[in-house]
Amino acid sequence: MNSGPGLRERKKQRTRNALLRAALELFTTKGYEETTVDEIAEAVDVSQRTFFRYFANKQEAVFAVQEMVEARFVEVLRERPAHETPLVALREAVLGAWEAMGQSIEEVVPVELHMSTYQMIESTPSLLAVHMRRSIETEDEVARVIAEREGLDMETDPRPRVAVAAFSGVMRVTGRLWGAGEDTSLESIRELTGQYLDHLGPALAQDWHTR
Amino acid sequence: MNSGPGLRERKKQRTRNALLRAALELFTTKGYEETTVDEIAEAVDVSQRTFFRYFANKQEAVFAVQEMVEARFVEVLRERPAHETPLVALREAVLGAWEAMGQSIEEVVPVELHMSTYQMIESTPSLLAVHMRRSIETEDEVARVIAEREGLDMETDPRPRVAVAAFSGVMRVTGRLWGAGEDTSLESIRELTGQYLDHLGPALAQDWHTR
DNA sequence: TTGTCAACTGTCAGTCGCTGTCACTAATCT
DNA sequence: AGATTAGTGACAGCGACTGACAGTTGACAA
Repeated sequence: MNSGPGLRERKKQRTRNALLRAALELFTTKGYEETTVDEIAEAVDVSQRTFFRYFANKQEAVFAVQEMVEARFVEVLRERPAHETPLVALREAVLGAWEAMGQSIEEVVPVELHMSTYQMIESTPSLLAVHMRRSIETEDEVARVIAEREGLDMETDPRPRVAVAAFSGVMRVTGRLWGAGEDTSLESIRELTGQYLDHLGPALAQDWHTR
Repeated sequence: MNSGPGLRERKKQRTRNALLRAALELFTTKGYEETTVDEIAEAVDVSQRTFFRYFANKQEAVFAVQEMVEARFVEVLRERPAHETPLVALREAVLGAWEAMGQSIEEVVPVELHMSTYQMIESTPSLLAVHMRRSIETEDEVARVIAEREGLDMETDPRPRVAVAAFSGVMRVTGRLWGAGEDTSLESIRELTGQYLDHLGPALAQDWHTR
């Protein structure tokens, strides 16, 4: 008889969002390593223990939003028309995911804050490390989607993995260069991505089924 | 009048090697997270503080040998004949570096232990993360070497970075698959690498200067 | 040989990330 | 309303890591 989630659920969501936002705010202003979990908890006025009930560790807070974006990317990729070559589909999916991000993320955290977070990740060694690991975990899933699209068996045919690995490599380079640059706009990273992928395209875009 | 390094230097080297070996031995047998720095120090009979004077952190001990291999890889790459295409040079350099490894590593740590370490890295999330980060740091240096070989300016021409990124992506996939497999031999990883790179080869091997 | 200096080390105290436990409160179910 | 269960705070404890200080020991000159 109740519309939507109950009071308890809403309260939980509010606490989580408050923690997330406070964490990102602190991380991006005074630095990740320099921010203690105690400070985050204090900013939201909960105990340190509560923070760890919402996030398994300090890092998890950093990547909570990225998580959403990645999930969205895979989702968009699955929806790409079957006639597109793997690389084209991948390319359009990334650009599409960033497009959609603007709308869906804002509810949790300002996009501006998310972009700052991304740059912080790129410039914080320990976070960059986790970012990389997360990437390869996604990579496997993406390779599976590609293999499916092309009707190939991923276990016997290395091409899906190889192509996705190459694609991901390029994605990381662009992310890194963007993070090191000045222009923090969403537009600039989309442009850079497109440009870099275009260089890989001619090399990998030929149809796998004609040879 | 004295041949070689002094007593102090030798003693230092011995302590470091002992720590390194004890650490890897413990890591690979009882697991990385399950091994405390205290245990490592105790195994070598020094204080915990001394361990941290040789290694900035627990992870650094894990990657000490990898560091040598990577340095060797870059070295071999620089020596590859100029007429080879970038991808061929990269390919031969990896295989060559592993070849040379057998000889140069044994002085510090048994090769067998090093291979186990590699597999442990692949199966330990926090270590895999660091491994990834280290990879991209090497990537930049490798891209520089490639750009130099081809007489290109890395700042204006994205191709060196893109090619190296794609190459590195494939390298990581092979390393991951090898780590997950059964065959722990040096030979098996070399074979897997060659095989996987062959799939990227046809796509990226064309000479950059003819078009 | 001896004394001085600098490098290397051990000890101790302390911070921070993270986990387990337990008791208490408040939302949900019956 | 009473029982159940989720969410929380307080506290204790572990392990990685750091800073400060003092003791020891090679290196090197007098």
